[in-house]
Amino acid sequence: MRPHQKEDSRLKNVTIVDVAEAAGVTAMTVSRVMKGYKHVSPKTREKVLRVAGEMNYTVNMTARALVTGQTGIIAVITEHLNHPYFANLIHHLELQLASQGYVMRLLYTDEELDSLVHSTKSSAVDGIIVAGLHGRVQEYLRRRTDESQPCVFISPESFSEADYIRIDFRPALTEAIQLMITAGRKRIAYVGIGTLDFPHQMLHWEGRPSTYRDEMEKAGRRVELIGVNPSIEIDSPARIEALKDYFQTNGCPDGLVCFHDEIALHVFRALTDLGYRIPDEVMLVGCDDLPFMKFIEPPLSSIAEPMAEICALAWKFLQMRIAAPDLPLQCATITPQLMVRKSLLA
Amino acid sequence: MRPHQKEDSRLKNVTIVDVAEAAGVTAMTVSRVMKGYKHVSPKTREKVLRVAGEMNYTVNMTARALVTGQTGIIAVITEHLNHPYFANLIHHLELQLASQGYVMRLLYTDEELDSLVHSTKSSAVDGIIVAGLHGRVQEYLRRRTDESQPCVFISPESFSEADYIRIDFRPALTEAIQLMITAGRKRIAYVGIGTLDFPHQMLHWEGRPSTYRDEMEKAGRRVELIGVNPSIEIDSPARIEALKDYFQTNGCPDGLVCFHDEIALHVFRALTDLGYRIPDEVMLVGCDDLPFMKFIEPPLSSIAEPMAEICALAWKFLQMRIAAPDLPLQCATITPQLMVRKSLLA
DNA sequence: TTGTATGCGTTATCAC
DNA sequence: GTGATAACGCATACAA
Repeated sequence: MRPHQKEDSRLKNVTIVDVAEAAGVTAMTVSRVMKGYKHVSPKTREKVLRVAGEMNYTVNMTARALVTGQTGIIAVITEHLNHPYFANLIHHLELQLASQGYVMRLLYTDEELDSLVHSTKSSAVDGIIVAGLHGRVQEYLRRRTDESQPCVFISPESFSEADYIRIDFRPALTEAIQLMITAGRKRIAYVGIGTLDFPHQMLHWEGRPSTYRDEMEKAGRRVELIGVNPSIEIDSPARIEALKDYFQTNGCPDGLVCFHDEIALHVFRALTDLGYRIPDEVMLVGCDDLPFMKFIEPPLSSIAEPMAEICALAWKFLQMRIAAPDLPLQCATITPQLMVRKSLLA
Repeated sequence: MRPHQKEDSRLKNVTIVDVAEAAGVTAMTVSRVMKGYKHVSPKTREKVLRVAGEMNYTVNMTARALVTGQTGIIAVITEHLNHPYFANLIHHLELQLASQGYVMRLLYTDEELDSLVHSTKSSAVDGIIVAGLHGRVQEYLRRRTDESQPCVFISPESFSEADYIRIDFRPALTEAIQLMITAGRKRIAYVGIGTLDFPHQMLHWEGRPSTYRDEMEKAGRRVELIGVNPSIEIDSPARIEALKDYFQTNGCPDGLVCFHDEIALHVFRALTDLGYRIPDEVMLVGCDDLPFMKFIEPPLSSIAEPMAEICALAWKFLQMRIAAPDLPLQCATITPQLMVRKSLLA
């Protein structure tokens, strides 16, 4: 009984040594051929390739990674993919990575931060793209144990400790609000994620809500915040009921700025149920420009991020960082574009 | 100058041996502690854990994988994630895998089949879930080199060479068509992916279109197939224009069955633009029950797959197969449910 | 309960 | 251009 033969289950995989023996060369030579190394005679290269093909040999990436320290894996930290925005982001990232022969390891942000750090440590991945830790980024950076691990952030925030792509919604949001003001709208409210009781908490968000507040103050208007519950389920009847309650109790604003398109969709449904006409009685704008927005009747306005560009840039930054760890900090600001549709037209 | 110290770039990672030395034990003991092995004295366990924590030690999964042959990685082969159906599928799979400590490696089906096979071979992953090779499954199975690698399919088709979850749309689709017939609709057409010139090619699809054809024949109705171009972009103005052309040229059917919800959305837009009233003049049903369907005015009917259930089952099958490679073939059929909304109500 | 020897499949390094 | 040797970091098998 030969030892180490694993006769119990399936056969051993064919290794580089097997190929070497069959081809009458050394493992090193096979290795060189598999990596496309130049200094091998055409004769041996051809033979090795032929034999490897016949034996159905595949390089064991695990073993290679152990010695080279490079895995060809990029970890992507994202929010739940049932949110179309993040699904689209991951989609474009995947296309970028695949074009360079990398594969993606998907990680959700609802794991413990320590667990996230752990999953990406110890040369298990060549780099990290963080696209969904808004609000917990500082905490995450603090817990990172391997500072040298390449890491790029995609975020509405900007910060000084890491490479990042910043998405700046301020110009587009300002433009939308100005459109409403120009159209003579008097009562412009913001619908964001928060609670109806303490809607002002949402202003702690560095990004969109504060832009709204600034614009309101600049125009001398009253700030009106409508908070809807955060919800893992995209489809939330409770949200719609809450919105209808709000509009029935407080009357309806004549301009509504929504944190993102799903909320805009819920608002649309609530308004439609109550018989309000868009845009005659209420103007409406969302954010992210999800595909369905333009199909609604009337077509709903939104703010479109150039996702392909964002992801290409993030991947470029990460590749640069991998190639040159000591590169100075890289950053870029992307400015999304307001898509004006009927819901914003006077 | 000490050899192997890599002074050029960052310091070496702390290994199991470093921890062992610092804790005054052997590497083996540290290994046992890290794996939660029972037969270690509480004293040493505690000390090792403390030291490991202080030294910020993390198990190198690559090295572990090399010797155990298990990576904790599951490959998932899917269509592009900008399609909400697949994004939702991946979402639920991710939740399942993460709950068991596995991570997901994302692979897109538009790579070469050989490339897919290659990426999952050689013990690089513990198992595979295939969720988007419809129509190329046979070819994929033929090219698999490592038959023993656990692999589960999620598919509208059923087959005998591998474990699978089959999604059977026939009952729900039949129900929708019967609703239209009962409502007195005379001209019921199917809108699928194909070409306007050769729409009958879509009947080659084993699933939904053939169900439609069967029901039409059973009812003695004429089969009317409307083909829209396949499109990587979800948002396709060309499709809408083509649909409007079709309806203007041929008149509009009074019942429309759509291959999936995006097509239903495009049809909705085309009908709305042309002034047709839903459901009075045209009844409409889609497939996949994407979240926006119920928000459209009027709310659009669809067919809802129980995605959480599907993914839980697929993951269960895969785990079973991993644990017992010689298990008999596993299969299950899931029956989605028709969501009747205003677009189907007489 | 703990330690010793050995191998997992590959590549880096230095010879030849 | 090719080969020999020694790691990479960890776990299995067995001994103590």
